[in-house]
Amino acid sequence: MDTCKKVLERKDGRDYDCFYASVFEAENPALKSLPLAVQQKQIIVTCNYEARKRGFHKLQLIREAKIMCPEVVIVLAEDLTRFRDASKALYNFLKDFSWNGRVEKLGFDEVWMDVTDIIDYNLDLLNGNDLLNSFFHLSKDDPTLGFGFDGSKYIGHTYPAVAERTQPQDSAEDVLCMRLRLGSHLAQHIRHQLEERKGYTATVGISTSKLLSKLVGSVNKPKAQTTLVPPYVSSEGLESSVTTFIDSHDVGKIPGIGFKAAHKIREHVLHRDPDFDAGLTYGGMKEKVTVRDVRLSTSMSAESLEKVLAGPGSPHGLGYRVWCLINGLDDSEVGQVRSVPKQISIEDSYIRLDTVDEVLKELRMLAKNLIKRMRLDLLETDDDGGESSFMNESEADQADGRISNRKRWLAHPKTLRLTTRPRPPLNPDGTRTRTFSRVSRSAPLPGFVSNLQESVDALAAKLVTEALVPLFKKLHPEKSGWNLSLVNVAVTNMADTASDKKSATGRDIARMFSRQEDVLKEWRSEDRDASSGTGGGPSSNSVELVNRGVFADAPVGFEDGMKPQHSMAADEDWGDEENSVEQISTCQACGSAVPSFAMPAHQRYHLLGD
DNA sequence: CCGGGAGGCT
DNA sequence: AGCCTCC
Repeated sequence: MDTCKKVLERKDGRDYDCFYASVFEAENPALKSLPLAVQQKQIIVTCNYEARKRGFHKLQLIREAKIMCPEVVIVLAEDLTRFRDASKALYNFLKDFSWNGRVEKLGFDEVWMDVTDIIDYNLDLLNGNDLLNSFFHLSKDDPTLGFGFDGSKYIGHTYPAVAERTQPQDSAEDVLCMRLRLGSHLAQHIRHQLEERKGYTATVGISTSKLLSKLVGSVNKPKAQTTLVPPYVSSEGLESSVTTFIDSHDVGKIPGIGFKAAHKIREHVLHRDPDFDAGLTYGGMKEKVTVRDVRLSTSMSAESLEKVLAGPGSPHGLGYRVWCLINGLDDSEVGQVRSVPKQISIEDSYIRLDTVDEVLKELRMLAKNLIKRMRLDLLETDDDGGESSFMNESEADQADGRISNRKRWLAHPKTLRLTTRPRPPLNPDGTRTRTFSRVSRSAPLPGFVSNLQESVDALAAKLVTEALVPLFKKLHPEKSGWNLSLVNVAVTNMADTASDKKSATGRDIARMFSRQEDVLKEWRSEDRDASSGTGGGPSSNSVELVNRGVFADAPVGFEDGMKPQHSMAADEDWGDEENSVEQISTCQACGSAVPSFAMPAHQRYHLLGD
């Protein structure tokens, strides 16, 4: 769970951390002291710190690596099963710390947690006269659950490393400081638990949004945490640390600004600004353009960015989004826990794949692994009212034939997709233009794949002949003349079965509500006055989402480990929480914003199912 | 723009 | 169906 970042970044390289290496080390601790590199095909996808000391970096060619350091241990990691399993276990571990279910994964090794509610609760209970002997409550129900901490200071690193101002400017900033301090202690606790219970170290960032928490997390890298400390707004004589921090990044390093967008922005900034243009050496090193450069470039606005980034298929409002990002603004919410993935895909890449026979063989292999994955990730075992659980790998493997009839599908994918990446033909001059463009065809997924009586092999064979081969013929009508560098088979368009809501299982929902008695009490008392009772959702006299954008809680991220979140709203938020604004709650189960008076009805809707 | 994913948008 | 983004 450790993120690592090498010192010398490839110009286009995004972070990839040593999660894969950590999984191998967890399985075999002897590897920890050795330089360990993880291989997929011809490249090192990641490596541990021992290897980094010797100059290794991620996405490095194997050849290069072996010459550099012949004694490096190289492990193959093209089958991602073990990493997926480890990722799931760690995610489930973190999830249990959450009260509101806002725990979002990005890739296998990054998680955001919105812990606004936990911070709020603890902020209330804090004794301002004895901060040094504070107690952090991890449960509303059991007041003994938690840990002691020194609430007078941050734990772990901060950005800036030394707070320039010890005295907060106003009461809002004072509260934000306290919330972030609480966040830092929660992060520390969870990191320690993670290491103690699961044997994984984590790197964490704590702030008020996904954007800032993720970025600040990478300031101190392995096995560490960093909190972005206030002021979050600038005032005379003092720039906000948000601005200072985000300004220092290369545009392309901002999450949400990818390869393409960064390129367009760079071109725009360098082109239009004569001062910059002067120093541009073409063919040399790529010009570094920082967020500050972009933010302060002439006539910078959301509208101008929208034009710069416009293109066929580009998302609407991208200019505004990017403008927000470079100003450190991100109001996106931490996603709700999801029990079922949106898609499952299996792929492999090839140096050469140009005959029908080889394709058939590969399709069978991919189809087989895909069906195994479906049984792993889409099947729930029902052990009579106990915890619901997913199958482990061996269970899914022995699914050949006699699976107990307690296994239920959580979802049925409706669509099957076959994707290939054709290798472009040689240019007249003998060179090959690199391309990464893929082509795909989809079809309804035949129902028989969810048959649990038949063996994976038999189902895979049938899937190939009845569905994948027709799709392949649509993609590549000729029997030869193509050469594929990649084949991907996916199931998508998950339709949940009656028993499941995608956000969580029915039992999980019941459990979540039962834990939230205080909150329910609040709703009930309001319910007496409101006319809701039985019927409607948020419809009738609805308070609508006024202010939502303004005071919506923004995440305090824990990069990698998790990200706690709380309100970063300028002023009106924590002042007097009771009366100042309309009460709109976020449903614990599905994440919808629901007026408080309608929450009991909404909750019933979940408990009763459809 | 390497590798095996996954998700969101148009 | 394709593109972009993230790891």
